[in-house]
Amino acid sequence: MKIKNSRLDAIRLILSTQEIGSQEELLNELAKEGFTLTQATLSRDLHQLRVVKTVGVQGKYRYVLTRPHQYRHDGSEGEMRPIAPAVMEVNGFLSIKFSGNIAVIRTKPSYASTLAYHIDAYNFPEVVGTIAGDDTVMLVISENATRGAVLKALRSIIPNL
Amino acid sequence: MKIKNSRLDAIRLILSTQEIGSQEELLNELAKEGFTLTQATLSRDLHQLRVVKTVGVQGKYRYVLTRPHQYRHDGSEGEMRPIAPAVMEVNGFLSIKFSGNIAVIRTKPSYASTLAYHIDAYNFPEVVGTIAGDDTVMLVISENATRGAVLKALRSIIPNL
DNA sequence: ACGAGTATTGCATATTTCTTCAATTTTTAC
DNA sequence: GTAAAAATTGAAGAAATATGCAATACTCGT
Repeated sequence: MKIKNSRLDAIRLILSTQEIGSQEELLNELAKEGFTLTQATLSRDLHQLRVVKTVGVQGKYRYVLTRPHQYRHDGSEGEMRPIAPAVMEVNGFLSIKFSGNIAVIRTKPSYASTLAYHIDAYNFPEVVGTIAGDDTVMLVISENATRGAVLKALRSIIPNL
Repeated sequence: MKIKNSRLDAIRLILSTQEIGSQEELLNELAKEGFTLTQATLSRDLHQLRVVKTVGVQGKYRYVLTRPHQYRHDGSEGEMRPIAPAVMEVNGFLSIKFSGNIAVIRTKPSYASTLAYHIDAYNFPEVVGTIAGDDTVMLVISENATRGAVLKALRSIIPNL
């Protein structure tokens, strides 16, 4: 199903870049992109993508992507990369600081999970894992990686870094 | 409000130990604990706790806590912790990796907060604290603890480790 | 190309969740 | 202690989301 897959991609993209608070709202955005579907189908799409409705800082609801299933993560055996994410720039980035083997990335409110999603999806060997709050991503650096290497990796998805 | 706070604690505990798929189900569990409230109030409680409804591995819906509780965790005195949950095995564990003084634990989707909750509840001296995302727990190791000690401690609640 | 099996979808509706409003209850400031 | 302000709650209904079913579209093997 070509249409469905590109629609799911469109959903991911929209949720990564906009604050969507209801399925109807998302439906409108999808319509702008040329996708015609009903709320029923969208509900099923979101279920399949494991999208969740969270509560933002000001109490607003927002749909956000959860993470892709992580098959592996440290270059050891049995490679099996998750879906190659579309090359895209992640916005919402504010700053990055290091402490020990941890990088703390600040984002605009509610953008953290989106950024973490993209970092995870790329499966950088420099990154052991990430955790996202609302506006902060904590990233654990691999023991054999330098901060410079981490920055270099992140630059491929964060434009203004 | 004493009642409300203990009710929120009860909600946290229930969501950390059971797979709850709807507010009505949670309402029943709360009733067993002696809390009488309506679904309307529960909806507001969940909003306040920023609980989210996720999609579990088999496609089941499940309410999960978004952030681990900020009960304190450094062994010092005088702070109330949640009731230590009955000794139980936590499932959903996938892998654990270390980097510096951090352990990154991967879980099945949506199991991270549950696992973090239990780790917190046990108050292991080897663990300074945890934060949890959807499928990842980051655990900060005490300065005087070894990785082996952490593993040993975790083995008491994670069966297949 | 054909048919069986599978997947996708819309419609209509069921189910679930959220919110408004008014009525308490609790807290705060004197 | 008392009055005003704030918080909590339930009832009811609005809003949002999920799903059974039937129709249609696609896939795969032959």
